[in-house]
Amino acid sequence: MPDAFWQPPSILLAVDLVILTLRSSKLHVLLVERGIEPYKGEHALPGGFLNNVDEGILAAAQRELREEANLDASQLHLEQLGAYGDPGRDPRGRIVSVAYLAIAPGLPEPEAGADAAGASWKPVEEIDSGRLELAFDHRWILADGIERARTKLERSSLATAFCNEPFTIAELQQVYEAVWGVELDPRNFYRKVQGVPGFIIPVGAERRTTKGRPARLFRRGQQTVLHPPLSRPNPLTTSEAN
Amino acid sequence: MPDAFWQPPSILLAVDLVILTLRSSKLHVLLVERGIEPYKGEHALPGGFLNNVDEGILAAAQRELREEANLDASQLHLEQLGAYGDPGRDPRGRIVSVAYLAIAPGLPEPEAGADAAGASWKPVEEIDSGRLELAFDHRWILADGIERARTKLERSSLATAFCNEPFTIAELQQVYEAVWGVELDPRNFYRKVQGVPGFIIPVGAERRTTKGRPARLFRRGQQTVLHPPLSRPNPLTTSEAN
DNA sequence: TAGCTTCTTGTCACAGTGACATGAAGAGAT
DNA sequence: ATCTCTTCATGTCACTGTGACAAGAAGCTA
Repeated sequence: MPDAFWQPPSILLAVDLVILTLRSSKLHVLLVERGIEPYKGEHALPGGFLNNVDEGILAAAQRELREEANLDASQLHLEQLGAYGDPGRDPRGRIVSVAYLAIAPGLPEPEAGADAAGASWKPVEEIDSGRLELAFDHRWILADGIERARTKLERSSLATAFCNEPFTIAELQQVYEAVWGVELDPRNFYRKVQGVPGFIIPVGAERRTTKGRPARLFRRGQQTVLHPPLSRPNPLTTSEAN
Repeated sequence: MPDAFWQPPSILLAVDLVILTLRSSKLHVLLVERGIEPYKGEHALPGGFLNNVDEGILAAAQRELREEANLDASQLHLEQLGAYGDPGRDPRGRIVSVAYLAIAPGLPEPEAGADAAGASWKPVEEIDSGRLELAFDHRWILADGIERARTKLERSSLATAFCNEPFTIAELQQVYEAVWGVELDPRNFYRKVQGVPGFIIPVGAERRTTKGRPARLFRRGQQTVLHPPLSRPNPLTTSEAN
């Protein structure tokens, strides 16, 4: 019960980034090795505190993206996942973190930024199989980020953000397969993707060298909402929600 | 660039609640009249600061739900919308607010809680038509909450949370119509709702008095994920996303 | 009993989908 | 050249889910 003498507690605000990309047909997340306590030496999501009291939260996320991952935030999809603020999530005290999701196209090895002791792409499979542990509650933040990406792939054109332009339909299919963790029929995928108006648009009849028949090249269309949606294959009968 | 002497800024953390319900077939939101500056006398979402540094964010939301709306949080759907922390959103200083969405079945007039000068249900239409202004950035928080509710209605059984049990299919339809802001064909709605296994289950052949033929009564099923989903009628061709 | 209201059950055409066959266009081997 | 292998591209078919209706069923009121 607040009274005249009561003052709200002040806390520290941080941002954490879930940066996903595709490397050799597998979903990877950018992790840094912590250079300071707590959790020194362990893997964690890139992130950090607000620089000063006037810095916006999104601005802080964009700054960390640049500092820790050498990525240009202006080009990337950046979306808030939510606030993570359980008491005790950080041994240093009450720290609330706002997490953001970013999607990056395939990139060369990350260069460690200023702060990060070492940055590297890790397959997400290693984390949620439990083989690789993350600092703080980052495992759950990552899980939420992946889940968000999964559902967004259905109704938004987010998948193209994983691809460098121009891309082939097969490459786009690999994005869906990697993120969803399923196999898709190339023929049905081809039909559906082409059927969504404004999703991908063919760039003049170009082609690229592989083994078999050359593939047509596409670039992102202007449409960001997919209709009809690309529905994820039935993950059996879940009864989970919320 | 943080150095050895740099200290992260500390901020104040608040929670805000978007509590939606249905009253006379229209979507309403619970608002309080602010008793103190800033924005004294204006309407705002219920909410407040963390009580102490050890209080969880969700716990704070549940406490405010009880204090300001006299609602029992344990019965309600409560879901985080996200963090709102633009510098300047609160003239008192840097305050970051974590917003939650709650859905309540039709209720009698709200009783003003301890803190709130006055609490009342307002039609959401009055806010997003601009006729009623809200304090802080609460207009946008509300808009996000409504949008979240809209999309969740498609794939989750959230709609039943608006209904007192037992309910009729027509009542459930009114929920969808009010939240989506559309009219639905009762016959198709009937077929679809019944076709989702575990969504609603008939409570013994009871009935209720209205004008025409008595309606069968139902209660919530155990299934929280709707398959197939109840898809929202085409809102024309939007090209918005994110 | 007729008329009105609301709930319930059908019907029909069509879009979207999964499963699968088949054709087209290149590279490499013989 | 021709064959084979690979990958890309197009087509077919049955089935589900959907929107747009018609028509029947069960109560109330006059």
